[in-house]
Amino acid sequence: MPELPEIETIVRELTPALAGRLIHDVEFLSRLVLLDSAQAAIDFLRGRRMASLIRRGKFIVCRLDRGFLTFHLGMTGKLLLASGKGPYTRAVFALDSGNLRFDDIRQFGRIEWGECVPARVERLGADPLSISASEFIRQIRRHSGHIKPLLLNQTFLAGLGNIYTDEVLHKAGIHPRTRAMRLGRERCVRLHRAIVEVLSLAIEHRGSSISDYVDASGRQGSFQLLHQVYGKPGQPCPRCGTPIRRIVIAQRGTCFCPACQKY
DNA sequence: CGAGGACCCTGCAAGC
DNA sequence: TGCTTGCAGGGTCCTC
Repeated sequence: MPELPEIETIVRELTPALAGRLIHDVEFLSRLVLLDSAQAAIDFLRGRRMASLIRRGKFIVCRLDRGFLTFHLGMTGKLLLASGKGPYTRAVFALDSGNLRFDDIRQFGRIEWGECVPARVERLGADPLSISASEFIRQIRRHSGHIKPLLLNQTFLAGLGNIYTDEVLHKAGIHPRTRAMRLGRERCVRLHRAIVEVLSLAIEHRGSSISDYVDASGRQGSFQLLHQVYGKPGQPCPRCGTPIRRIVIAQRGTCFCPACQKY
């Protein structure tokens, strides 16, 4: 499931390969990958040049010579610098040099295009690696709900998904069902630091390859080897040895240590 | 307006 | 062995 570190890895790798490339042609192999008609997308994209690539939360935004092309990988999406087609290829971009392929098994991924950046990208909250500790604390205290769903809320903070939220809360020693408002200043600071540390380390390891994540060259990340709680129910907590528990919060499987993560 | 639940999608694992 | 069921979870949308 690509989250911020995986998307960052992909963007860093795609940038030198795609900057300046001309889109000769586009083919869409699934209607689900687009929000509207394929023909309109093809007419818009054909002949445009890719200028630059940035990550916004879990979105990949490509600035064109005019307009924008935006990718969201959903759960199983992949952007590959590869030619040919696989059984789950949903779109192929033929460039003046090479191909860009969008593969997606479960089809939660989307490709958007237009003169402007999509509205749902504009609505995203702050980037977890850029927000200051003081601003983070100010924002946290405005919410009465549980901390885990808040961290997953992309209009609050853009980029954390289920894996990194569990890892971050474990590192900060915070129970996922703690009420955001009830976190004291010191624990908010610890949470902010845990977010920066976990995400930075994950980026260094080129992301986590859970299920089938690979980068734009088809290579796996290695951060899954450093996971402390995610996907490890029943195993001993690396910090205190207590068995990791799994509960469901906001429809998401949640792994945490019942001993060292406190309310 | 914020919080929480249903839903979309498909491969895979578990259970009968 | 072979079928059915449920789970995984990104995001959106709806209701309370």
